[in-house]
Amino acid sequence: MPELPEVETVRRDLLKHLIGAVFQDIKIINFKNVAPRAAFLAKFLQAKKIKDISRRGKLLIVQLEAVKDFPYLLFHLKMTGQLIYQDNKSSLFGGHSLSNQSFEAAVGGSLPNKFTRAYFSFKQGGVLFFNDLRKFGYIKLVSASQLQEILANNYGPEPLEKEFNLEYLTQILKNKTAPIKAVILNQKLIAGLGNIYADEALFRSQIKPWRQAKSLSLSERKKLLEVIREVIKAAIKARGTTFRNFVDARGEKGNFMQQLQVYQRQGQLCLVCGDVILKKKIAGRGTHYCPTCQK
DNA sequence: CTTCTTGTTACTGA
DNA sequence: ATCAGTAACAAGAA
Repeated sequence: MPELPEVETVRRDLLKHLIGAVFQDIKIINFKNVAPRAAFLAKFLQAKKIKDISRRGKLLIVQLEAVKDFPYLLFHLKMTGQLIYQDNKSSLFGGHSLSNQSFEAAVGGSLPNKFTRAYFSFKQGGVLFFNDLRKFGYIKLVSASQLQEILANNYGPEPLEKEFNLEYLTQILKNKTAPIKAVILNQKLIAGLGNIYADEALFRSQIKPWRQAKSLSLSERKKLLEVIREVIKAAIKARGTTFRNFVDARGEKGNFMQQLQVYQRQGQLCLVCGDVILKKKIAGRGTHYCPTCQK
């Protein structure tokens, strides 16, 4: 699933191609989560230039140049979204025979495919495809004040920035009876962790995911803070995790799968103690853990 | 056929 | 009012 490291990987890829790029044609296909209406969005974007691409948590923010009313184009990939950029030289529009192809097989195939919900061509040449099997993702054009409101109301500090420190972590865990996993998954408290990195961080800090947040000791909070930063950094370095269908903006898989210690390793042996990794549902999510290492 | 998958939000109940 | 837990969303895999 696209979490912070995956969205950051896509952002860095897109930056290389799209700064200064000018939108030409925009097509929205069988996709409801577009605001304002698809027809308006398509027309509005024509001839607009991309000034910058930033990120907050799992939200990708494309800033348009010299636009007063709606200067920000937001992309959220949710569970199965992909943003893939292809330049002129790649074989485009060869996907018409893919209607019966499975999604797994479609990863890396020609575009657009049956899961392409929108695409944007640029004056320079090149096309950006938004693919999304489950259609949970969204595209939203917003004003500066709307963006401020979205960020202020829904996104806590970035794990790699200094606002995410021991004092802050202590404060958000204080008095909370919810499981620690639920707290670190809450985007309003920490922006960017999802199921993969939450499980990995709790394993690496040797904390059972269902422990009440307020029960963490000072040394556990220190450790958790440190490993969240470590695992996010390492995952960005590895260009993210492809468990099912995440791909970067080049259409390629991430490499962090090889460094996963508990996620999707249920039934296999713990790399630290040799006990069997287990899986159960915590905070409504499949949760992987070592019954021996995590206290 | 049922069950599972997950990011986020809406809802429910305490 | 606040918090915690869960259903819903979509669509495919097992």
